[in-house]
Order: sequence, then structure tokens, then C-alpha cells
Amino acid sequence: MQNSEAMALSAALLAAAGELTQRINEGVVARGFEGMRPAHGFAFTRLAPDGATVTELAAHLGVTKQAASQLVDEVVRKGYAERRDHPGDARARLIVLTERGWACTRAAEEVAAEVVGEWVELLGEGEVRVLGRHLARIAPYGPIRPAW
Amino acid sequence: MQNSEAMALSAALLAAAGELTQRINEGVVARGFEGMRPAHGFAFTRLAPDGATVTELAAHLGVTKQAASQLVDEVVRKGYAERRDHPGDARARLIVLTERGWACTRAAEEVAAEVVGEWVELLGEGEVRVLGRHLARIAPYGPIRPAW
DNA sequence: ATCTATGGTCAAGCTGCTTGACCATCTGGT
DNA sequence: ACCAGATGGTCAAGCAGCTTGACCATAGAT
Repeated sequence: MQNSEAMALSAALLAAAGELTQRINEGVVARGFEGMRPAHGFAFTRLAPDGATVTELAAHLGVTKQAASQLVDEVVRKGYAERRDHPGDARARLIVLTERGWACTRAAEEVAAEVVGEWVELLGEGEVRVLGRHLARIAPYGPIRPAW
Repeated sequence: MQNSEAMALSAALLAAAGELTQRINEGVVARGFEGMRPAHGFAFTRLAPDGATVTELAAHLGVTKQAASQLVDEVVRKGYAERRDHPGDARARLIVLTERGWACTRAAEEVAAEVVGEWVELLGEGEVRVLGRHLARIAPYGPIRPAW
């Protein structure tokens, strides 16, 4: 495969990721979750199942734990999450979503489904599923970082 | 398609984009182009064919023209590009790559080809081509923004 | 019992972006 | 030809989000 072809693929991937992120964020904000940034959403995906520690969150976001801690401060202040004592480790705090945090997460999923729905119209559902499977094989559970 | 499925696809897309960007940047830096950041590479892809104005660059990167101008300052100072008079518009300057700028661009293409080569090993060349075509249809020539 | 590693926070600083103001030049209407 | 508004570009100031460095409390190992 030619270098220029690889570069075109890279550019398309980046453009798609950037547009998707922007649209999800705009949709979430439009649904009444003001002051939310994409990073909050990515944090929520890590907090969603059972909560997480600041250190785990930092690893997931690819930032320092200080940065993650500041981000937690912010979402706690805005009412999307709360710090609880960690069961079994008195040093750690378990960050969990509040009901409003869950509502925000559901809103993000709805918007994502809208955007992906447009892709389905363009490419067909089967092709979009294939796209998802291939992308999942390319980037299996790495940290989610800003594209640049 | 379920909301959770759309969210998983979104996460995979973002993770793939983030990893690709990081690896290309690391590869470029490792080849001797120190101090380069991903944003520089994205700027170069716009400058590459025939140069561009600061305003065009700003639109391509999705930032203000002041930010684009600062970025141009930086790459000019580092020897990757130069400001020339714009033929046909005395207000504007045409930013063009220097030879070193072209070398950096070629290096980025090489690294991108390496990474995409790994995807080809995973998925096969045909599937990767399909991936590229689909992504190109999803995000046709939008600005390349940071993922968050 | 101690020593080291780990989770977390506080504080300070930096980088890259934004907003706002401004000048030079282009463009279109009169 | 001229003027008014639009456009390209830069300067300056401010800020948000991240980093590094220092520090404390607790865990786990020896």
C-alpha cells in the first residue's frame, strides 16, 4: 500500500473522529448538559459501570492523576459525580456517577446513535458493523487520548 | 442499532484515531524532527501541495487565525516553512514548506504507512481499503480538529 | 517495625488557545 | 474615482487545562 494511501486513510480517520466527537458534544450540550466537554464524556465511560479511582481515570484518559483529579473536582462541583470512600483501600476514593451523570451518559449514547444512524444511511447497517469490528481490532482498549 | 453499540463504535473510532496520531508523531520525532507536534503535521498536509494562507490554514485546523499564525511562527522559526508574498493579494502571505518541511512530511507518510501496514496484517489489505473508503465517505474533507 | 510503593491532593508554572483591537489591502457600489 | 465595508494578518492580553514537583496518608512487603 502506498504511503500516500496510508496518509489519506489516516486523515479520514482523524477527520471522522474529530467530527464525531464534536457532534456528540454539541448534542449533549444541546440536551441541557451545559459546560460539558468531550473529556467529561470519556471520563464518564470509565466511571459508568462501577466507578473508578482517580488513578484509574488518569490512565484511561492518558493524563496525569493531578489533571484527572481536577477534572473530577469539576464534574463533582457540577453535580455529575461524587467521591466516596473506597471499600478496601482507605487511601483511595471511588468516583461514581450521580443520577445526573447517568442521564448525561444516556444522552451521549443517544446522540452517538443519531450520528452513527447517518452512517448507516450512507453505508448500510452491515457495513457500519464491519467498520466497528475492524476499528475495535485496530485499537483494542487503549487509553482514549485527544487526537492531538 | 442499539445506543450502546453506537457508543462502542464511537469509542473504538476515537481510540484508533488517538493511537494513530500518537504513533505517527512519535515516529516523526524519532526520525529527527524534534519538537514536532501532531498539529504541525496536520498543518503540513494543508501546506503541502501549493502552500496556503494563514486564514486557510486556520479553517483547516479549526482554530482562530491568530492561533494559526502563531503555529506558522513556530514552524518558520524551526525551518519547516517560510512566508512569501502572495501573488495577486498584497494583504496575504503564502506559507510554503521548505525542503525540511517536505522531508518531515515524507517521514510522516512513512510512519503512517508502517502503522497502516500493521492493520493490513490484522485485517488484510482489502479490508483496510474498504475501511478507508468508508471513513472517507463519513467525513468528506472536513477540518481536522483535535478529538477533544 | 520499618521501608518502599501507591492513591491522592496542593501549589506553581507553562503552553496553546481565545478574545479584542488594530492596520493594510481588496472589492463593490455609486 | 472614491468611499464603505469586507477580508488577511498581526499584536497584546487573558485564560483553561495540563504539567512538574512536593507532600501526606495508607498499603503491602521484608
